Amino acid sequence: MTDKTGQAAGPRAYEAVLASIEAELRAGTLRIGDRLPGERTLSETHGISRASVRDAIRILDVMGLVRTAVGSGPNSGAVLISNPAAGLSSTLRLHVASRHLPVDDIVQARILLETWAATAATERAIDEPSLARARELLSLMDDPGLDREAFHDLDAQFHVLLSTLAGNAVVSAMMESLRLSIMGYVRDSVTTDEQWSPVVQTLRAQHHGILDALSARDGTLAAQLLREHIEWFFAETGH
Amino acid sequence: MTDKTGQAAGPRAYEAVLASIEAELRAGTLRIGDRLPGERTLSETHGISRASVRDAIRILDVMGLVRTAVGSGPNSGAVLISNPAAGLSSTLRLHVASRHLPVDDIVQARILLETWAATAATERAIDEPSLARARELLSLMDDPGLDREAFHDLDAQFHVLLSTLAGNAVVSAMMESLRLSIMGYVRDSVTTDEQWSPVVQTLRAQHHGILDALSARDGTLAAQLLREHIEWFFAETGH
DNA sequence: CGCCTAGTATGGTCAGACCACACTGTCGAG
DNA sequence: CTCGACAGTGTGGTCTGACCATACTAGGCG
Repeated sequence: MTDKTGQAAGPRAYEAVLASIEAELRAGTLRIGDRLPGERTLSETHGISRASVRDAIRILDVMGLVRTAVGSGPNSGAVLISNPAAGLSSTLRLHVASRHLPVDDIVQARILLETWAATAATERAIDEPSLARARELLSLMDDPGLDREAFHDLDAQFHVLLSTLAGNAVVSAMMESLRLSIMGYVRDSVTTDEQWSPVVQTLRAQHHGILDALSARDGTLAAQLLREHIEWFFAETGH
Repeated sequence: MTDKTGQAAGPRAYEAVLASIEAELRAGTLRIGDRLPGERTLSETHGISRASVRDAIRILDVMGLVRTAVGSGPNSGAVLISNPAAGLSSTLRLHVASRHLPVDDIVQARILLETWAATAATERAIDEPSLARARELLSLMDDPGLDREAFHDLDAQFHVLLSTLAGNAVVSAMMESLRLSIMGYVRDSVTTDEQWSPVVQTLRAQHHGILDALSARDGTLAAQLLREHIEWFFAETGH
């Protein structure tokens, strides 16, 4: 009727599998950690080819909902996991590449989410173990002998940990996915250790300041430092 | 040689296509609106089977980056589009179904994004055509004869439009995806028109209040009304 | 000139095969 | 009896080749 452009989008075979799995997830008969039936089994129960089943599994894979492994035994096959950030970030990254999601908007959104998380975290009960873990991460990052790869990894853990303190899984996932989606751009812009070395010094100091503010339950200050931290970093490496 | 958990994750064949397309997107040799080469062509140029190429195209499809159509001619094949919200929302929806992203967190995140957008919008130049369009949408929603489906559609357009006023594509996309990801839950909780009718009355009034505040450039008031609007709606239908 | 039909290129689906891998149970050596 | 080697089995990953429905294209026919 309305589709002059042929936007019909007929029912795809793999959608049956996706819908079935989503329904089982909602019903609770399928839970994180469970193994999905084998591809050959699913193809038979749904009356579609194995290729179509594989489409569905593959989609769940990139969404960060399953992890697949070959072989036999309990760890093989498609296992339900929960990694929303991975799925969201890959989608975001491609859209950023298409120039329809500006990097500046990503950074701005990330600032929004992280500063909110910092403020919200101070309005909740302090999670001491998490704070201790954060301090431990900063200590590890203070090691001068750390290579860039390891620093990035610890830095990611630090920021994710802070977001987690706010207790909102969606905000954490989105914040992490925003971070991952533009990580490639950061890598490309800073290529030499000579450029990198002074940056690390500043990052360390900023991290400590943010954590101190959070420990003192000063959400406003933590948010402000966080904003300056992120803005400074992208001003430094961004262009 | 390999680790015991088997988390090896060997290089997948389809990733070559994905990487190639992402690179072309970044380089600018591939743009929104362009057609991708045919699957048979891609399978030959990358030296992989058509099945693996299809995996990559399928992934781009669910990400909201391409639209595929059968047939021949300019409108057929895989065409690059930009629909980040579609890709993000499908991922979010599945993760919500898995119980690892609470609906409450989704709502909270949406409030955060929308209230920020409202505030940010008043700090920018007013986009009169958009405001006019928003008023038009509200007028259409005032029609008592409107069915629920149409109301939902207009409501979605209204909220997306407001987010757009802030000028941040990422925030808009995320806000819309959050909205889409939990639309199914709203539908399930409100089944009869008897329940729905009074709700619509309140929604209309709230919408007008929000738009009035925005028109008056009162970002704080708009944000507050928006928060109450969303919170009220999910308190009403949520449980 | 205009309508209709055969042709062609496209994605959608299927069937069947082979591979590498990882666990599992068995069997044999000690 | 213990324990290591090994064949067996089930898993996803990939490929090949085929057929279908569709939608545009070009040519033939009236």
